[in-house]
Amino acid sequence: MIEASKLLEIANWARELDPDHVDRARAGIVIKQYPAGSTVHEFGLPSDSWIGVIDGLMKMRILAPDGREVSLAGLHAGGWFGEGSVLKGEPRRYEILALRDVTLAVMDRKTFFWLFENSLPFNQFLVRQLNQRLGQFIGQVIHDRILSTTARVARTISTLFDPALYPDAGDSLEITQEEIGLIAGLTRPVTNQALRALETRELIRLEYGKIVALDIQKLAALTT
DNA sequence: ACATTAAATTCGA
DNA sequence: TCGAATTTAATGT
Repeated sequence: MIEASKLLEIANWARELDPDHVDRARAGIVIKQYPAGSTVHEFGLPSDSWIGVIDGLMKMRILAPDGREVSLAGLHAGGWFGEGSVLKGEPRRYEILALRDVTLAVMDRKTFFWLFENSLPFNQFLVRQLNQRLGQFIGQVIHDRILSTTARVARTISTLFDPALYPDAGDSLEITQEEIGLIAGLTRPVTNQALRALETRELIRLEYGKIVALDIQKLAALTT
């Protein structure tokens, strides 16, 4: 159980809910913390919860049998994930790794389904979110197979700033170049070169431990 | 892998 | 509690 004010602060979707639904939601949420480097959810374990990131940075990834890894998405404060696995009642098909110490809001399955069955705004949020992620993943297949490292980094950044997934993110994010590299699946030097190329094109501005997005649309559309 | 720069922390007044 | 000195973290090549 968390405070209603806390829920409204960390969950954009909660602001659209009826007040009594907000009470339902907060009653089904607990706060959990994980240290940097730890696995928040292992591949194949049951998905009995829906998770919001309150603070920190994580990445969603899958591991190939030969040990190669494919990074699927970065997750930071304000983002919610896992709804697909919870809805389908199937084990998680990916692994969630904490890149920094993270604080999470964990909603139990029962509460999630109650909102799913009783709240229209909640459903609208879920549809938007699922649709947005689908679009991201389709874009990622194209980028990873065809496009330059600069375009891959541009896409990684644009997903982190995606207004549908991070409505309160604004245009700047505290993240190191090394962390962007981890999410993009590239080494830090390569990431650094790509970031400088994007800065030259005036799509982003680099600051110490921070990145400012100047044109999210162009970042997402970049193909060279 | 190394050199440089920014930030965070420690320490002494 | 202020600021200089030192250490740690991030960046650039």
